[in-house]
Amino acid sequence: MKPVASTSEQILDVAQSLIVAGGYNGFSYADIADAIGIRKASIHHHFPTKAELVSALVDRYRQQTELGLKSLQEQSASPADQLQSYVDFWKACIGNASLPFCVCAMLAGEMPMLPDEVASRVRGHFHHLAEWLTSVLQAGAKQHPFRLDKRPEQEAQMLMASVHGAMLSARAFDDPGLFAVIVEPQIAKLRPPVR
Amino acid sequence: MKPVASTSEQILDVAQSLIVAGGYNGFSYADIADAIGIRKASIHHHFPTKAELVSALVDRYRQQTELGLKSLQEQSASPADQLQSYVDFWKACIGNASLPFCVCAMLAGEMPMLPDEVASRVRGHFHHLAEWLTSVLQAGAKQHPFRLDKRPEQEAQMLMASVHGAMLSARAFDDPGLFAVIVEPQIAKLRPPVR
DNA sequence: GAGTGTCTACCTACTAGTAGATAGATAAAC
DNA sequence: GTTTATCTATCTACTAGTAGGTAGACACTC
Repeated sequence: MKPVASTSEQILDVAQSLIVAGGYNGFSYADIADAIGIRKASIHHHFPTKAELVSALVDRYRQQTELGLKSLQEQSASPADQLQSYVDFWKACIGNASLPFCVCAMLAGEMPMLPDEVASRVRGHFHHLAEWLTSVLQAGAKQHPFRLDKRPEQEAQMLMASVHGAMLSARAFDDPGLFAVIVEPQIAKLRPPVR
Repeated sequence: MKPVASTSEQILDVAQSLIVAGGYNGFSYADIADAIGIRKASIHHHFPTKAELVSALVDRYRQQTELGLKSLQEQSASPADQLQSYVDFWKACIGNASLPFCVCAMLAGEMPMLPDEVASRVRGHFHHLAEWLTSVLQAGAKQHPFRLDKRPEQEAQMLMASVHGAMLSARAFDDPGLFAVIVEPQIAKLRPPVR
């Protein structure tokens, strides 16, 4: 029922799935062209250079992410539920292989050789995600559910690393369930110990 | 004073640093040839195909790693010290940029498009590292220093993910110190809470 | 003289990117 | 209301450069 995606959206869709699989150098204009049945030149019409294509892709990804995280907060669930929903999102993505790796985590690994315009956008995503997690942890500590050992900024960094590391392990061991096995106890540890 | 490295060792050295920077598709035979001042064809003499080159590279990396981890255990330090030494190794690598990312973690991100012979070796490294961490945690729990919330296998997976995620964050934020900020509290949490 | 290592010279396939043409839609000009 | 102009999206055909890989010659060593 949803309207047919425009060509440029299709290009970004395919490019995204190819990047998730193999990173910046893991795909070519020819791969995209073949996948959606157009010519390479048509892709250059929409995105003159590869750096521009990937920049647009990261921009779109960040916009979707920021919208999603904001709406999670505005659904007025508790901080604990917000965190759980974030984790559940990735659990689902990895489980059904729809988006089995964060685009920006993938690109972050290749940081040293990314075009500047792409690298700065990826860095921006990491900053935003860290801030979102910090604010959720802060809210959770102020109310009841969380007890933080460290400053919320630091706990947020630890959580983020755990999520990205868990994605990597799920991929390395070829075991989607491993993601939850790693991340769930990590957020459980934020709750005050049962005495 | 150490003997000049053989050509094939030099090739692996350069290839390793290029993989760490940009992954499997992030380097070419020409890059290696330029870096050590020989021709592409000479590299093919030592490593006929790229898949063989990277396979040899991962084999060498795994051998070094397994030797290093074993010697850590045999230096008869306490499990807590063994774990700390492991973390300190990466802290130093990232700090002085000598090896600012685990070769296998880098390649694991590209798993879906790696040649099978490479992918299976990378998976092997993850299995071995998980086993080593498990055995250290197990020893630490049997003696005094660690109190584990979960089964040692699971705690080992959590720790490994944290380390790899921390490498990624250090790179994404361009902040080598971030690695320790993330990992240190994670191993501190393994010690029994002060009561 | 059999290996070993390196070279020059080459190959085919693919890379990102460009040039120029075409077809259809839109809209203003007369 | 037809003409003229512009825009958008696509195409075919091409470029220069790079990818991984090969063939064969030359030397040096054991």
